Parts: sequence; structure tokens; C-alpha cells
Amino acid sequence: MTVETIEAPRKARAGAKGPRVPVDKFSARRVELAEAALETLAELGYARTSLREIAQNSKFTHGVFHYYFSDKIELICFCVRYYKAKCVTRYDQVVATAQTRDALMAGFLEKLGDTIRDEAPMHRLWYDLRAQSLFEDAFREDVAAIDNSLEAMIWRIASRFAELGHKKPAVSSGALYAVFDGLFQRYLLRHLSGDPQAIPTFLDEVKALLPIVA
Amino acid sequence: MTVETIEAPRKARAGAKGPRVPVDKFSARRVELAEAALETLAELGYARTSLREIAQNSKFTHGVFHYYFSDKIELICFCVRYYKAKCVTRYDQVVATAQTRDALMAGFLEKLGDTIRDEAPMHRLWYDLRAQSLFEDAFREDVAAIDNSLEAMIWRIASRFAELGHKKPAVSSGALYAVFDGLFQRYLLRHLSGDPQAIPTFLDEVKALLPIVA
DNA sequence: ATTTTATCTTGACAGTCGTCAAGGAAAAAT
DNA sequence: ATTTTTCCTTGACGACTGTCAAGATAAAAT
Repeated sequence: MTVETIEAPRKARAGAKGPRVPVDKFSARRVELAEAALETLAELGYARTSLREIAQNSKFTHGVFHYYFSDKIELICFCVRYYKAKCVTRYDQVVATAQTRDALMAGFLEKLGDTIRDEAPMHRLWYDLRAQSLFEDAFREDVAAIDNSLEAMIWRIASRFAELGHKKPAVSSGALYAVFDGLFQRYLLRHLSGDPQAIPTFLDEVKALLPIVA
Repeated sequence: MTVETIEAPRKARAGAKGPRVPVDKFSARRVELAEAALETLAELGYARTSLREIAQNSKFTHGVFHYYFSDKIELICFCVRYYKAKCVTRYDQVVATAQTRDALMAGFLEKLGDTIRDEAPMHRLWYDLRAQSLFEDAFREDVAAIDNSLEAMIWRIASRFAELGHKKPAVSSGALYAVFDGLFQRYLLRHLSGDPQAIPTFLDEVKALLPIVA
């Protein structure tokens, strides 16, 4: 669920050849570089992120990228896929443990607030890359896949919430994702603009909305 | 409602001085350049749009921009404000003329389809610039203003739709905007990806959703 | 210990970028 | 008709970009 989606197309690497073989140093370094890239992208945005800038957030120099990636586009695509694997299960723990509507609501709101507070830069990157996919074909497939995964995640929360109230969600999966995603994006902007009311207002919105739609 | 929001800070221009004074050639040229810039931005996206590229979509050369704008940022901010004025009243005609829920729904859906079909490049630019505002302080104020104007526009539609059914909107203005904006962005991506079902599916979603929320 | 392979750095390449100064061209004022 | 002002082009600047070849360094294999 995490690593298999991030293949390392190179030679015939990491066959189950022997016990002492360095299992996949190549892939490990790709991940290491991707993490440096994500950090830089989250800080500067897609338009201003250069390979040399990424390299300064790692322990390597700028030339290393063409050893591990064919070009900048492939690096960023790899980043997008890697980022996906870390995101789409964020709320599953809450869904699995909550036994009542109130508990699920409370757990969801708490995680939502944590996310927007602690990971704002990484999420603005997500919105940036999704916008880039409107222009750059190479990004579309991976971005659409993440979008679908996030939609499924929201659907799991909402349908469980409905189930705990002996109801069914009132709107489609797509509309559900749209409204939560839209609200998140909106209050992320306000939060980054320095509005201290952004997070509490956001949580109030969600608290009022969720019982209506599910 | 259109021009006053786009001031031309330069000297003491266009005082009601005389009859033969060229009323505001300076502002007119700024608008002309902004239109070339918007065309280029819609085509290439923020990250790949250069002043030289914009100039090639106009009848001037790249040096002209520093005569009319202090720098690239100011040019793009001006574009954003100019773009706003053209967008926020798009559906007002429909709201003003429709006398029944069905007529309002039909008019809304038709304009919505036209918009995503005929103005996809300009709208992907909007999502791009909104994402840029998450990184670039200079954009935030103008982007937030557009967001608020669009939210008010959606609210006018939905509350009129509710009124025609002797109801009131079931969710907040912010949530309403979020869901329509989120759906629009989603199906814009699919439409640009070449999915021929994108627009009809989008309209079906909206048709099912609007009666639920208003 | 020596050879071979894997990994990373360095430095340069051909472009592109925003910016700006100098001056030509056009328009307006005199 | 001449001067003055406005408008726009040209060409250059320093900085930055992705890319890549050549070679240094480190690791592994022999």
C-alpha cells in the first residue's frame, strides 16, 4: 500500500537474490530526495522550486538528481505519488475506533484542526500541484488518483457517520468531497494569511455541515 | 462597477481638465496589456508565463511592461482584479429573469455548461492564481476578494432558488460556495483531460445537489 | 591489494528570466 | 515648424534555470 506504488525503474534491482544484498538502496535514496523536494516545494511552491534549491535541503548537490531521476518532471511526479501514500489513511484510525456519532465528530474535528495547523505548507503544495495538473499533462494521472483516494477517505468518514445515526449520506460522494475540500482550501488560505479565527471557524463550519449531509 | 476598481496610480491623470484630453489612454493600455497577459497565463499557467511571452500575445515588445507596471507582480495583481470584474456578474441575468425553480435551474445549468466548455483555460488560471496566493502574499488580498465575490454570486443563485420553492438554503454561504467551487474544479480537470462525460456528469451532479441544499 | 562498479560532485553549456537605461519614434503642445 | 512630452523599442546586465559530461570519491567484488 505504500512502497509498491512507487516503483524504481532502473535495471533488474532487488530481485530476491541473496540475503546480503542491500535491499533497495536506490529506491531508498529516491525517497530521501523526494522528501527534500517536498519540503522545498511546500516552502516555495512549484513555480519557484529549482533543483539547486531542493539540493540545499538535502545532503547532496544539484547534480545528483539526474542519477536518480530522468528529469525534473519525473522527480515531481514521484513526489506526488509518495505524498499520496502518506495522506490517504490519515483519518482511518478515527473511523475505526469511534463508536458513536459524537465520538466520530470529535475525533474528525480534532484531526482536521491538527492537519491545518501542523501541515499547512504541505497542503498548500497539494493545491498548487493540483492546479499545475490543469496545465501539465504529466501530472494529471497522479493528481486524479490522489483526488479519488481523498474522496474515498471522506466517503468512509461520512458514511460511517451516517451509519452511526442510522442514516445514509444525503449527497453524492463527489459532492461530499467537493464541499470538504473546498472548505479546507478556503480556510487554509485564511490561516496562512494570519487569521487566528480561521481554524475555529473552519471547525464550526464542518460541525454544522456534517450532520446535514450525513 | 468595472473600471473604478482598477485604478491607474501614476500622476494626476484624467482630471476633468478639458474636452480634448485623451480620457485615459494610460489606463486603457494597461487593460490592453492585462488582456494579453491573461491570455498567456490561461494558456501556460503562472509558472511558465514570462513577460516576453506575454508581449508576443500583444502588439508590443517586452520592454513596455515597465512603463505601465512597476514589476511583474503588479501586472499580475492588476490582471487578477481585472479578471474579477468580468466574472462576478455572470449569472445575475439568469437570477433576475427566472420566475420558477425549474427555469432558474435550467438557466443556471446552461450557463454553467457554457462556462466550463468555452472558458476552461481562463478558469484553470483562476485556480492556479488562487494556489499561488497560498505562497505569495501579494496575491492574497485580491484573491480573497474574488473568492468573496464568487461566494456572494453563488449565494444569490441559491437563495433565489430556495425562495422560489418557499424554502431557505440549508447550509451556510461558505459551504455552498465550497461545494460548487469544488465540483467545478474537479470536472474542469476531467474536461481538460479529455473526458467527454465531464460536462454532462457535472451538470447531473449540480442538478441533484441544488434542490438538496436550497 | 587490485580491479570493477556504484555513487556523487564539479563545472560548464545554452537558454531564459526580470529589470532597466538609453535612445528612437510618435504625438502633442507651443 | 519647432520644441516638449509621451510612448515604445532595443539591447544589454547579472542572475538563474535544467541538463549533462567528465571525473573524483566511495563501496563492493575479485
